[in-house]
Amino acid sequence: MTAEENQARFLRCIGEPTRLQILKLLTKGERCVGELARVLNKEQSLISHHLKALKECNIVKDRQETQKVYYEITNDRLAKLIIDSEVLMKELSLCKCQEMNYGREENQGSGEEEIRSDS
Amino acid sequence: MTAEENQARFLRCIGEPTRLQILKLLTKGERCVGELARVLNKEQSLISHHLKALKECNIVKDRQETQKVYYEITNDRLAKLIIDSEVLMKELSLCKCQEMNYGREENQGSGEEEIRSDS
DNA sequence: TTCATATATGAATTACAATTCATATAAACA
DNA sequence: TGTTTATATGAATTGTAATTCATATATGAA
Repeated sequence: MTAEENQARFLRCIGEPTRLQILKLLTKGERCVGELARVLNKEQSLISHHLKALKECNIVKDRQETQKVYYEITNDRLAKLIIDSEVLMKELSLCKCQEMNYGREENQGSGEEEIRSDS
Repeated sequence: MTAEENQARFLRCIGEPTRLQILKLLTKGERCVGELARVLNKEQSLISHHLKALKECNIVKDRQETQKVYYEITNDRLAKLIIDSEVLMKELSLCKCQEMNYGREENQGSGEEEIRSDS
């Protein structure tokens, strides 16, 4: 396994839309699986699969409390990297952003439903 | 196209081993296609495909000189992000790096052949 | 102990990306 | 003009990752 393969694996692990959504929620604090599934309006099994991928890369860690399992980002510098890459991407108009309607997002927005009943 | 989809596209564009190798070479300065292919010991068409992907994301730009086409990274902050993510990954032991033999790389190393005859 | 809730997981499917191969284009040069 | 060199590109193949579905496991509660 070369250094580039490792780094690529890491970047691809972060570079998936659903995982990015999860990570952005986790930057605000820990969340349990069901909560993530509801907020993002995705199947629970899908969220679990993605969390497993993130955990295997040591990007998140988990903590069990009764039946629920809470996940959080392992390190604040990781959260910062995610934010930094977003800022950079927007400022430099990377990735065909020209062709996309930034600014007037029609509220298909991030697809989040903002429920926070689990706690 | 949501913000996360865009950001994911950008991160995945960077997060491919061959493209990372290309980008790391380009952090040292511009290079033409054939040079990249020889140094990385990969097919020219493969390098062209990857450069096209990077260009479509505005990560690199090109400049033609006679027959040759030289590529470089569009912005230094991008180069910095690539380096930062590598450092972070190594320091936090992300992505199963535990299981990998860091430190004694057996010189399969980066697979680079260090030829620089094109110029 | 039976039931409900929360999460994880393996298999199957589907979607997408990397690679190769053949070939097209275009510039430089004999 | 014909040839060589440099690059790009489309189609086909292969490999890999995302998603769904069914189900297993485990905790807590009735």
